[in-house]
Amino acid sequence: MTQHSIFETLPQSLRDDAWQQVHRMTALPGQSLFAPGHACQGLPLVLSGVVKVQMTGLSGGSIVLYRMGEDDICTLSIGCLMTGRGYRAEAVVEEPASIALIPRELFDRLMAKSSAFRLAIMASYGRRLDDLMLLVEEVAFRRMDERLEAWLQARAHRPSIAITHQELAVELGTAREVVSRLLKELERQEKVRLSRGRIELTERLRASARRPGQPV
Amino acid sequence: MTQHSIFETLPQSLRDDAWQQVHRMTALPGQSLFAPGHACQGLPLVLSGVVKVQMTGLSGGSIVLYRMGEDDICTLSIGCLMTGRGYRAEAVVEEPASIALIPRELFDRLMAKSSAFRLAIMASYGRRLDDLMLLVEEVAFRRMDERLEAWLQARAHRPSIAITHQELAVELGTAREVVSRLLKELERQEKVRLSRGRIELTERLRASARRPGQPV
DNA sequence: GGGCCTTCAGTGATAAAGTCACACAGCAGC
DNA sequence: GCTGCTGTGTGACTTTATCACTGAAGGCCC
Repeated sequence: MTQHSIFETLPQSLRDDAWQQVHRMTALPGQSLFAPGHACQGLPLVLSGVVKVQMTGLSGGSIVLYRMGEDDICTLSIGCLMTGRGYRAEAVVEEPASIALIPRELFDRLMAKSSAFRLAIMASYGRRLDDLMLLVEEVAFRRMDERLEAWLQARAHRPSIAITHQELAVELGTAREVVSRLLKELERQEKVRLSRGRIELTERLRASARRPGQPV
Repeated sequence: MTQHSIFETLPQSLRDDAWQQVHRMTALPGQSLFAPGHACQGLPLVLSGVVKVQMTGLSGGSIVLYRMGEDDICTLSIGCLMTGRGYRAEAVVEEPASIALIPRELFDRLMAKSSAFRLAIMASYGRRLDDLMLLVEEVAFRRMDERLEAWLQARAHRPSIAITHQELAVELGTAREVVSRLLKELERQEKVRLSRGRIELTERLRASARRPGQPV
């Protein structure tokens, strides 16, 4: 098993030390890393795979906030660890992930001793902030049909996607019925084909991604 | 002039050193600390006052993302400084502010040498993340009339607020007409009194804050 | 004061999106 | 086959966004 890039930036002594103290684990799709209310154990650092973070509002609606990938540290956990408050959001593994749990003392030590580690942490924070800002803008100002189509196009390299309308509604932060209607419209435009729990993406969808702003 | 709390946590030697290298400035309401596209000079640390951060989307709409107060470091600037990319958002002073501009080298040094400083930075990041997550939830799921009323109630300790409907629309990330209509409705309910550029808050508005969910 | 101009606010019409209620389809288990 | 659960489709209605205007308030100049 190879050591990971963020650890590779550490000087030898620190690296071996760190590598001994982290608790490594693997997680499969669907597994939850933490859920609202949980207390934080250690700082999860994603070594590989994809983990999505979503929250459920007071109102009952849920929305996916961002995804963590390679070299992302769970910035939410840092907050939880420091304030002692529980999580607001939930983290669910999406693609089989390998994760290092960093104990608090080790995190402190790495922050103090390695500027590269600090940089990586700040970079991860920066990405989260960017993600959330873009999300706010998208939710506040962009039309749902555009957002849905963009979401599908971002996954258009695959022939089809296994997802229910309800799950897709959580991705976009809207209601299931809205997704159903918009998908139906996309099907009329022959951009997708629908079946239970699955969406097939057609060439026409991929085409309209390449020339945005073009009428269909 | 008193030194500020975040600096007071530093050991004497670091503190004097740091205090010499920061560039201190004061800014008045309306003044812009940075705007989209600007390159970042140093890291603004708010010593006192209030600075609001808002962004304008591709779509043309604007929305207030969060506010910085005492001891908040501009987390956006950290990102800009590291990536070299320009700002996405704009920072506007709201209440007369005193600000320390921390040069990059000093920031690095403080992060390396003071765990208290690190903690303060992480705390600031944590607040931003929390703010943005709550905002996403609010924008995605809460009704505009509730949000408007909540915004007004958060300022209900004052007898009136000097703000135009357009500015209030940016606060909430909606259109001016929507704000006008909702305010008119609140006026019918005698929760506010409207005049050009000013909103008077009545006792009834304050009252409905104390017993939420109560019919009016 | 009276006119002129700029900025703010109000409003109707229409389209998009969210909400509620319910029918029905696909599939697994028996 | 029947039963039950989950996922999907749809109508009716409310709320919000968008577009296109009109009119009102206040500052400024003469």
